[in-house]
Amino acid sequence: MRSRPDDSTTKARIRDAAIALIGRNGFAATSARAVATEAGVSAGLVIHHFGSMRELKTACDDFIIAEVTHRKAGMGKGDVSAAISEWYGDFDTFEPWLAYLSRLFTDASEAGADLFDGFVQLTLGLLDEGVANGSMHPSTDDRARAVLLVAHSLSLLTLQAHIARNLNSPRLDVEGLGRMGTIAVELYTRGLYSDSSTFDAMREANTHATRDPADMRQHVQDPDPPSAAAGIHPS
Amino acid sequence: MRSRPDDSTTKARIRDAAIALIGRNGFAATSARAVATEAGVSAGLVIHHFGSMRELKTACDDFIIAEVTHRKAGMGKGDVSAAISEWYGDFDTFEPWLAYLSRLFTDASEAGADLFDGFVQLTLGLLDEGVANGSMHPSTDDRARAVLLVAHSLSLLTLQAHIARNLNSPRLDVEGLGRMGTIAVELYTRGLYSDSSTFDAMREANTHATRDPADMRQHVQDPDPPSAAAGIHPS
DNA sequence: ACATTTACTGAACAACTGTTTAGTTTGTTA
DNA sequence: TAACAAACTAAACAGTTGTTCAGTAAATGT
Repeated sequence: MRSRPDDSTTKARIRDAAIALIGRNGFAATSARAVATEAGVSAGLVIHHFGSMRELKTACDDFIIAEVTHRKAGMGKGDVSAAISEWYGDFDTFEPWLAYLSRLFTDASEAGADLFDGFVQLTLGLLDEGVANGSMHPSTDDRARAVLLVAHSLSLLTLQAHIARNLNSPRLDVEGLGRMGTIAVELYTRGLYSDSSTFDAMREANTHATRDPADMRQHVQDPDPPSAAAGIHPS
Repeated sequence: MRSRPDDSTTKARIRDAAIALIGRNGFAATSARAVATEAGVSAGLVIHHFGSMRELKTACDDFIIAEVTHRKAGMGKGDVSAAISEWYGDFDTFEPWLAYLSRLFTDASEAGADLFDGFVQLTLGLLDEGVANGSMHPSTDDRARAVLLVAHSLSLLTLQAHIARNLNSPRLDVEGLGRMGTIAVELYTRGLYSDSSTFDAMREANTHATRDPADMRQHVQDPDPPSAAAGIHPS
């Protein structure tokens, strides 16, 4: 909603065209001429404004990172839900960036790595706080849990196309995100397994033989076969 | 471990080179000449054997899909844990394909879509079974839960680089996967939240206003701010 | 032994790539 | 109005792309 002063300049139009095309097809498949056509200018002007294609890419990265972290600035202390609902309210603004954001984590960039690590740090803090005030369960591996939660959250981004398709929606919109968020909170509240047999077996197997996971077979198989699948599943 | 008869043929060597390069750099950034050099042949031979670069890509897709679904064939009925431990045992075989597999879901391909949808169908069945025999909790949205679990699992693939880095490992190896799998089962067993206030608030907000999620602010904010963040978080 | 297919190479092709450059338009300042 | 800088275009550049093609080497069947 909030429009910045330079949103109407030609340079900004070129940057937005690049974000759209890179998000749709990836950086390697995005040519300077394609960006120029999308922005309604000549190919030379793209280089005139940004120097090179790589610099255009980093300009896009910087812009996206700045926009995303700006909306997340309020999260520093307590007011998380407000930041999230603001996020939801501004969904129309964010939507064209979702594909680009996904590629940020997927096409190995320094910007994506920094953002991911920042999320992990933030989550570590939230978990600490939650455990301290009793609203969250403690964990046997704090760091791994934080990494897992961030990866889980970002999977809505990197797998958005598949999720949307399985929700019978042409694209992952605010409704689909709400549906997935609700079911995630349900999962994080009630859990999936009704007893701890799977967890106990896996823990024993892992402490038993860290280097030879084949041992897991003897421990995991009996108690609850289908459960084990949903835990590790396809990867 | 099981080596197929044509693994040593030149055509197979070209295919493997393509899988490695596409996995590392993406399809758009992988040239016929690069594949040829990696395989130790001429560029012309690549096209001679596969017809075109697109056909080489689909040949790689088909090969990977066949290999992955082959190892998962035993999952049809009950013997899930055996399939998983076989998966772990053959990790050295799978490892060079992890990057390619990730791109399969990330770079919008029909093969990746089919695989994802297959996982969702499989998970739906496992969840049904688990709920029926009492080993898993029922859900308010069966389909969304299945989709979420598949997305969560595949996030270990699409975000493998970031996960490995945050686990202080150069790449996501069998040890890191085991660590993430353990913490996932822990999360799915004990849950994250120690009470249902976050879940209740989110449910009420969503049934209240499906089309206008801005309403969520009033409902979600008070009970447990940090909790809400971990549920939806960055996306 | 010969004939025929197959595997394979190296050079050539048109099309496309990022970038440069010369020149034109446009806006600003004096 | 004159002068200057910035925005912008069109053409040209060297290099890379996927693919074709003519020709050679090797394998295969007879």
